[in-house]
Amino acid sequence: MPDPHEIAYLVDRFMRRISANLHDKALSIDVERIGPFGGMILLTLSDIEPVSMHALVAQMGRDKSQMTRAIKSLEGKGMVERHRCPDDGRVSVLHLTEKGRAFVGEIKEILSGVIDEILSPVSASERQSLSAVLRKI
Amino acid sequence: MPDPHEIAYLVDRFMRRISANLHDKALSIDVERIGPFGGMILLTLSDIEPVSMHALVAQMGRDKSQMTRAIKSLEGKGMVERHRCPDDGRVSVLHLTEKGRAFVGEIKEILSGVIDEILSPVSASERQSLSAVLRKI
DNA sequence: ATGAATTTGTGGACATAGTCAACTAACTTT
DNA sequence: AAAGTTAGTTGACTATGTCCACAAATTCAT
Repeated sequence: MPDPHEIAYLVDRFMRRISANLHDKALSIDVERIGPFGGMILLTLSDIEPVSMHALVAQMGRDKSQMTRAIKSLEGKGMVERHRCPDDGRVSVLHLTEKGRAFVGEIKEILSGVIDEILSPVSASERQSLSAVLRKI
Repeated sequence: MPDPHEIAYLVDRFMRRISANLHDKALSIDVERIGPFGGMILLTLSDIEPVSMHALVAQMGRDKSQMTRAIKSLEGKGMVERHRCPDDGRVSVLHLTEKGRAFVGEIKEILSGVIDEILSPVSASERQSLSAVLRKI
């Protein structure tokens, strides 16, 4: 029976290792200016765009005001566009620009490398079960 | 073959769920004033104390300057004590106070509850394999 | 149909966390 | 004992996260 606190600890370290390695390897592209949070947003957008702020916030489990600012920044960098929804004047619909899409491609490649490296001591079937378990949660 | 970006994403959500639930349930004790990072430090200390700053930093994978400040704060709150090492005048040896130890007990209890809740859709054997995989990494 | 609630997004103010570089003091090496 | 190394501290800064109040658009209840 695994110590529950150990699981939190291990997950935390896993996450930190990903961002540290990502940080190192991503000096080439400008993950610097986008930042890890911005990168996560772009990755998420590439899955679920077009999407409203609200839905994106729900999906990512962050604060809405935080998202407002992050999107504003990404918009300023030409990664994301925002359009008013014709059906509902309150909602902004977000989607990636071409530049954003290209950038996501680069992120994904680097991220794959990093994760593969971290998961290298883990067999393919274990990876399967890892993501299966995480997906259940 | 799981999408590597999906794994990062799932791990991120898992971590965020832990801290969100922890935040809600821990208003009773003063996790507020300690903060999640402070809590992690205390948990880690309870495993490996007595320990030097340096070793703690290595263990937790954080920046040393960050640790200096965090420990200073925990010391001010009476959770941690610091002693000069007699063998080496540079190192401070850290250990929990009684208060710190009691607090760790409370954190652990709440954390167990939160993690058990999050892992409730996961069978015991899957939990085993989850932490086994994470431990390999 | 209209006043009351709700939903969507914004902005301010602040707290916490993480990064980077310079620096001191204490050791080690040779 | 001079040069290098290691442990820890400090300053300055950026990024993230949280809380609260708010404006505008929409829905709900009569």
